[in-house]
Amino acid sequence: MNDPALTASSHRRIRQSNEVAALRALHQFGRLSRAELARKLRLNRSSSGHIIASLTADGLVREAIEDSPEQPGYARVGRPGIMLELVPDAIFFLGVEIGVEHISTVEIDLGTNIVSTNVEPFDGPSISVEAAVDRAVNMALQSIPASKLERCEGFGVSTPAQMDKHGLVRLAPLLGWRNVHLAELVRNALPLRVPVLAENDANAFAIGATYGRSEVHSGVTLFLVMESGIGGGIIIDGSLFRGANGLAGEIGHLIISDAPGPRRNLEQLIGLENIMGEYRKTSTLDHPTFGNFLADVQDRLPSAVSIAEQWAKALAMGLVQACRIIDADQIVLGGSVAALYPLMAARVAAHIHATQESSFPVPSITVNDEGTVGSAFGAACMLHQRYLSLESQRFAGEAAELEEPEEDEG
Amino acid sequence: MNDPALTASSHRRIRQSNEVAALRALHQFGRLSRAELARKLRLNRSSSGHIIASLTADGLVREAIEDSPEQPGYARVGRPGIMLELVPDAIFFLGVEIGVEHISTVEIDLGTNIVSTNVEPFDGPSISVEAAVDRAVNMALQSIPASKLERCEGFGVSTPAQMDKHGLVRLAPLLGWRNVHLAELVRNALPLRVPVLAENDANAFAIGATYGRSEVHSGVTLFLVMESGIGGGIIIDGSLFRGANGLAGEIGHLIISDAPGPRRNLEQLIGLENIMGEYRKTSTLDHPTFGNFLADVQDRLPSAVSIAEQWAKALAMGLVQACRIIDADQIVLGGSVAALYPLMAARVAAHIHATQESSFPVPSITVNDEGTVGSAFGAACMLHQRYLSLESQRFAGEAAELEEPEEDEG
DNA sequence: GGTGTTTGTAGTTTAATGCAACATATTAAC
DNA sequence: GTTAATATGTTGCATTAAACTACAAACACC
Repeated sequence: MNDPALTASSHRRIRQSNEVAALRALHQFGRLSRAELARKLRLNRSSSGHIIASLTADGLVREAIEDSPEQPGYARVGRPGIMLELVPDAIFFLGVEIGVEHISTVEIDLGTNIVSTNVEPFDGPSISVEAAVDRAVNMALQSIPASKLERCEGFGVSTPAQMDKHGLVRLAPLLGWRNVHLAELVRNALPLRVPVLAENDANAFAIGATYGRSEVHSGVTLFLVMESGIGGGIIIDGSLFRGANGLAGEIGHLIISDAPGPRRNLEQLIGLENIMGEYRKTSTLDHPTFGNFLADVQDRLPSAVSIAEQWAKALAMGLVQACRIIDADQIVLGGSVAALYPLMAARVAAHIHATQESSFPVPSITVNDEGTVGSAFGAACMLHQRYLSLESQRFAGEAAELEEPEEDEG
Repeated sequence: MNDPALTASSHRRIRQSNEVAALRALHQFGRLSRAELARKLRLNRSSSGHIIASLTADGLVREAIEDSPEQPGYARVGRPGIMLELVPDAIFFLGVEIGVEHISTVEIDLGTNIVSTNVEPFDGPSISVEAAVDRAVNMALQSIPASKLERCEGFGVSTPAQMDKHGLVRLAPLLGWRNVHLAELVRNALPLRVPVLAENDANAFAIGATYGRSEVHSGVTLFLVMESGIGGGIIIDGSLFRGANGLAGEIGHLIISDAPGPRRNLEQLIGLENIMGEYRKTSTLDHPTFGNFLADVQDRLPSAVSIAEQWAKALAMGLVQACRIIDADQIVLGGSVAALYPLMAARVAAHIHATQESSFPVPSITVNDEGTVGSAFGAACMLHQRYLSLESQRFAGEAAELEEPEEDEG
């Protein structure tokens, strides 16, 4: 009932908030001295020292061994600071992606470095939620020695589903799930008591691709994951915009009716299925792959180029429509189909210019080539992000006493 | 260069933040006792007392005279609290809308009550920016006695233009402006040194329509202002989402190509011009008005109903497309054309259901009927909002010493 | 080697919240 | 009508964490 924005700060909260800010700064900038940290946080040098002392005592921060390659450029005058860094293996986070055809798991450390990954084929539609969760949890934990387990500080799940922010899945058409509390199931399946979050796979992908970059892009980034389906995620000023039902950015269902034929949505126009369907009609190969198609486009084979041209046009149309609503200044393409974009960038740009009114700014478009674990990595990052925030369970002692009953007055 | 999110809290900041939180709580809930406030802010009763004491000393808060109509419902036991309230006329804010055909001004007080308004016809396209600003400033100030002037704490401007968050106008096609620093011009034209903000008119309208409601809607609201042009604003969890260039929600430029004929955008399909253009073709009147059209629709005159039907279809299409991207759960229609919606609500709903896949949630649609000063009111609210925040100039003593030069390390 | 500059630390001060106790105002109960 | 119960507002004191001041240490430059 209380607005979180209204909550006041007590003394402990200040310290917590400052410790969190220090951890975030160290994560973002890599290495900082106490004095540099103090400047970034607008704190007094001595306060910075105190905060670092308590973080060091907790084992989260340490003084870096002096192997830093003597940062080039201008020489600094005065006593050099002692560089501080996060202790990467102080804690770790796990992320899993329960996909339609595979399950991926990722372990990341406090520095959001990928420690290990694991991908296994999986037949999503034929397996129950409970079994899928069991499988995913086991995969994620199998390589972790028991002694290390207690240093786990969070478990994230991503899956192609509409879900609310509490991890309650409304619908997962590709997996046949409906109204299952995924986060709850994972919590129960885990042999540990750690924070658990669940998120749509495209949203998780978007988080993973933007999280931990030293420059937080302050603007609007539209993230597109193009495989058979077209997923999308929106990042505003560095943090995920879920929308009212976690469906924000689901651009695949935009209706693009400029195309000839019956009304089709963007997914049906630029997804892998459509490309390969068209390509099979013209290819001379028995079992043409997307790689063959790319090669043909590169070789300027007219039939392939024509398919690619239709793709570029539909993509441009979709992006323009999306930008009219969210006014993105940055678009990042991911997924296997994104490999087509570099070949067609000029055509896409031409279609964008032709489609939208000239007074509108044109967003930058880039291709992101994470591996197949991007979504699982993003799920793990969500928990890293949470750990480096005031909702962190480091401060559970305070947070636990929330939710006391309270009467409202008319 | 510093992330604001990273900035640490010092002692003064705590008090500031708590005073701000107290003011916001009083604004949101109207009247609270010290003890109620303490609960809302999760503070100790005594701390709440201290904060109120200092706000009272500043003249911003007072104990309410006991004319409260004895709140009904359950009787409370124990000593009743002394109700506190904002002092409405402690300070005031001004908002102006520089429109294409009129200039509106609004004065609001600390309780966001409208104290006075003023609307004058205006021929935007034929007047220079400087002259328009002068005119607007003079209109806003004319009714304010000099003695009261120093209690002004902010001046907001709204205008149909693309502008960044600093009030730099990129383009205002309807007014013929390009690359003018509107906020700067207003600052210079004002005889006072007060915070000045400029915002797109649709965005300002959206702020005005949602600000100060006691229940902050935590979700996504899409706001449509339908006149000749179609403006739009998006409110996320109670605060405006501008997009990268302040163009978020400019849904009027969505391309709706399902409609017969050449490719047209939403504005051309559901704007006043199109409706009246079509209506004139069929109406028997010499100078038919929009009111005539509404009456004809209400009377089920086939020619008018057919126009309205096309309108409903295009509107539904636009809303569905927008919701695929921002996942709004609430849509608010404003502007004169919104009066058509109640007559066509069922048709719009039918088209929405026909257009979008059944698995997607359907947003609620409501009509907002603010007067013509909605946008100017919103501009004033922006400054009220700013005053009740940590960026407030009440704390300028601290904020002034920001922006010291700082070197980055590679 | 001296000077100047920046860093890290220790001791002291300041400010704001938390806590506990108490007077006060009202309802409920006898 | 008196007493008990309950919640409010206030007061003095304790606690906490950051700011401030001063100083020794480490390095660059002359």
